[in-house]
Amino acid sequence: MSVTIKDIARLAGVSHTTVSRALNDSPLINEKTKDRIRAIAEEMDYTPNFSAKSLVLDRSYNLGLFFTTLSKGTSAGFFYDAIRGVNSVIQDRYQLIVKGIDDYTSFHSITRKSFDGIIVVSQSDEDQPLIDHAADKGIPLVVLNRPVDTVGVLNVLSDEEQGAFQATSYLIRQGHRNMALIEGRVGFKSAQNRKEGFERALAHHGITLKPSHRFPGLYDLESGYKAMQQFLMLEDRPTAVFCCNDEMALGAMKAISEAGLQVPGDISVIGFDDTVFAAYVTPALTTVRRPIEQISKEGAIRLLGNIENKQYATEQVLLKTELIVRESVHPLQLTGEEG
Amino acid sequence: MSVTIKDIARLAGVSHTTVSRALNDSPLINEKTKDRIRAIAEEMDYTPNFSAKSLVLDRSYNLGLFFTTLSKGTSAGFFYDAIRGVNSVIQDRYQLIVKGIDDYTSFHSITRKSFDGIIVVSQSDEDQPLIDHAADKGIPLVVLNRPVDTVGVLNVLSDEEQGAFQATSYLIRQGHRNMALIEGRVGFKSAQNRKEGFERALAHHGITLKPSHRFPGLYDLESGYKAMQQFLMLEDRPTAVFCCNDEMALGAMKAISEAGLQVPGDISVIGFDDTVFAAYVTPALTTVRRPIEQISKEGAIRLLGNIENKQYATEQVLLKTELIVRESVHPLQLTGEEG
DNA sequence: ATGACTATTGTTAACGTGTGCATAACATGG
DNA sequence: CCATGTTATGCACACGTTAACAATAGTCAT
Repeated sequence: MSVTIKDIARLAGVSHTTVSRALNDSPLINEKTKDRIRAIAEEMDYTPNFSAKSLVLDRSYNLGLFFTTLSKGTSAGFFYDAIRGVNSVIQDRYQLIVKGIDDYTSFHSITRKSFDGIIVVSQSDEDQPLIDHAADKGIPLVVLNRPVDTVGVLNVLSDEEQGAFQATSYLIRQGHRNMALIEGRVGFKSAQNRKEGFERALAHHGITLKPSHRFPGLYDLESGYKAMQQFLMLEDRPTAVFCCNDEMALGAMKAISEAGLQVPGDISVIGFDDTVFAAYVTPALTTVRRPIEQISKEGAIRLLGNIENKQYATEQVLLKTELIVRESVHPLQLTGEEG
Repeated sequence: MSVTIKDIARLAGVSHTTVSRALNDSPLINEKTKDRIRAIAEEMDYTPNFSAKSLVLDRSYNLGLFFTTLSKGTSAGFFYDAIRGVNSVIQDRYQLIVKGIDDYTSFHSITRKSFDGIIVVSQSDEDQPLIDHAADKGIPLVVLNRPVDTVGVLNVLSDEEQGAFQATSYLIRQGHRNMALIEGRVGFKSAQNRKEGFERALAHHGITLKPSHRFPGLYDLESGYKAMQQFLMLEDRPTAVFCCNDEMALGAMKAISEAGLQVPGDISVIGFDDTVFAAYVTPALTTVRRPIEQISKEGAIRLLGNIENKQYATEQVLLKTELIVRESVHPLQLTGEEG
């Protein structure tokens, strides 16, 4: 079996208590004794048993990273960036446990004992029961990516409504009036925020959107493709399409080129997220950058602070989005009565 | 504090042993007693303390999912598919702990106590020390995506050499002779396998590749772009380019279109992986599909079997790749002396 | 009625670690 | 020389769970 502090104690001719203290660098122990014990531990290749530590210290050394779902509707880039961001912060102090919220049939097993803290990358209101559960159990908690007002819960996100507003305003400044909207997945908060930013920009300029010019997408390539096919059959075909993410924008561009039309010559396309491939499709996609990795880093840092200081600071951190202008939007020649 | 079996025992008027047995559905306990205890446990919202269980049962309920790196060189789609595949298998029996191997400064903390099993999604020979360490410690282990011959280690992967061979043969059948190769990241086994498949196909047809017609890529969009820029400056510009993954293929296509040339009219491009966006770029990318999600599922299933049956079956499972023909390869008019 | 057997429950120790309290050795000050 | 303080260590218990080994009561066959 594996080496324990008792084995070390026997070899060093001290009590296991002394070994425990020595290895935890307690000031109670003589420096020479510490060194001797450390040397023996090293030589015996001692590794602390984390189950035992957890039991007595009441800490699991686990951090939960929960996504709304691991199956559909989460884009790979988003997922990857989020994990990378968190991982870069926690180093080897914690184990990172990745879960899909929709994998749980019951939250019963989620307790203070099993998680020292939880990071919820929330895409939907439907995550609220989990968030409430965790908050209720008193587990330190940070919610990323979606605004939340549960008390005692940290919240880090980007201002997507504002980003969509900016992007749409840009389309309008380029002369577009007849626009279309490919929405995100129903129930996803981001879908709603982006839609609202889009609509606010239209309203701001007194433009109205016909029901025929909106389509409920699923955040995937295929739904963007299908949406665009619909738009292409309209009599008053839009001159510009706002897509609620880059994947759908790519799908839309595919439909346009298959119809023998050009982006942006015939139709302008704008995306959201600034996925890695956005700069490399042809034409390069104009889109809104959202600092996912930064959000998750920021969230992880604050969560760790919260866990270790035991001070529950509720605050919402709002990071800026940024419009990245590339080639997929074309200025429109205005036909006359323009103000 | 939280409810323990002793609390339940007190309320039920039995010993805590009886409660433990009842909740584990031991045949030793009277059915009526079991029901009564279960009811009380339910009502008190009892959750077992996993640290305590782990300590006495010598099982951590943790499964490690290790990637070569979480920083650079792992594509988002690959990462996402791998996690999804494993996650779909383990359900709620284990916690999935995601790690980058290059995050470790020492493997010291990786023991039988901390992981019931480990899945290594290995992209490089440099992972070997970790694999050896885990095998040495007797941790049930499965290595995905890279061939490995350590004894007692499960191994699931796809035959990438064969996939590359097929894809290249297809290019040759379409009449291409002047080809170029954008290689994968140095040190990544997949890069080597794909290159070898490519070279075998060339050798099979007596075609030689000039040094100027190969470029070491990094598996990312940018390196594909740069590689293609190099090729475009050559006097004997290739008519077809084999890219070791789809990202680099997309980068290459970008460079081609920026140079005012057409894919596949002027230059044919072929990729590898069949990433989600491959079908949606324009032109749609011809590529080799690799069943990543299936590989990870298969690996996870076998690993769980191994953990639970304690039978160490060493076997290598090789899954097939598949050539997906789309639009990015054009048949070449042959100029005469062809056999 | 006695011993053996079965069904059910309890007693006690164990897993590996950390900690409050006691203890011993030794120094310090008056 | 004694009271007090300081430093270094050990003892015993605790954390929540499982399991080997009693123990008890009831049943059955002889």
